[in-house]
Amino acid sequence: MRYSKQRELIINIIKGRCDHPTADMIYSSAREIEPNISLGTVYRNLKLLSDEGEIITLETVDKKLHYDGDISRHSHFICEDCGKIIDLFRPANTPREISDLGLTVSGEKCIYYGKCQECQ
Amino acid sequence: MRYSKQRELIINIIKGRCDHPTADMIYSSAREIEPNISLGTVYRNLKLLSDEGEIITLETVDKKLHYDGDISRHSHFICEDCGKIIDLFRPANTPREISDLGLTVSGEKCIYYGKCQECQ
DNA sequence: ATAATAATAGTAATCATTACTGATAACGAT
DNA sequence: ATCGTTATCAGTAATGATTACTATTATTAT
Repeated sequence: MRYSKQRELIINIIKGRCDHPTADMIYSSAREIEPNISLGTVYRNLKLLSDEGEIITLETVDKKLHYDGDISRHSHFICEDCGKIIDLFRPANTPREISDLGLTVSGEKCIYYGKCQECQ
Repeated sequence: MRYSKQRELIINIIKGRCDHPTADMIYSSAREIEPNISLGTVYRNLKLLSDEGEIITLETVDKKLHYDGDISRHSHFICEDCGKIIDLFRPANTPREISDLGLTVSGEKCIYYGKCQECQ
């Protein structure tokens, strides 16, 4: 993978913030520094970085992909009303522990990724 | 909520199979029994049933929503290559336990849903 | 410096999902 | 049982996030 100014900018943006922005939000931030950067470039690099394991993608309920620059092992809480995404850093997140953070939990989805027996 | 023949058909289809079909797959099955059923009707009812908690939606990597008629507490494994979705019914699913099923785990995403402090 | 070719900007295309509209069907009230 | 209200429907159009395409530019090995 060659160096590119645009990709470095995108990495810096996503690693430098604590929320979980969409491609569009990252595009907005990028344009403040590199006004000619293209939305396609943002999407392509986010996909690339995600494939390389440098960032994490979150498929949420708003039909947009959200990106997380923090690849340390942690879970997420998504508010069904406002869509806010909250990091959960404790090693084991039981519904009880999350309730203690002032959050009301109504459901959870845990998905593991990898290769099935046939595809290995 | 009023009774409707179409909705009952959709419920029966999704509850009667063990995989995790997309709206399109459910539409195909439905048309075999009710040839005039509309794709919009399928989408509307799937959303409705999901909101009511009668079925579960899975935001996967193929940009399509998948539906699960089994709302008992369980996790899922998604193959990064073929996209297959496998149910994981054991009470605690550690990467180790999943490996024992012949699956290679490369990552996991755990998302909790509910209401944040501001939205309660 | 040059050649080879990733990567980009800008734009067009894709396609899952949602919105819309006039017709139909469920169901409580009469 | 019929009527009126309105949820639901079939069919189609619109939406919008993401991807694909193309001519140009930038990186890097030689």
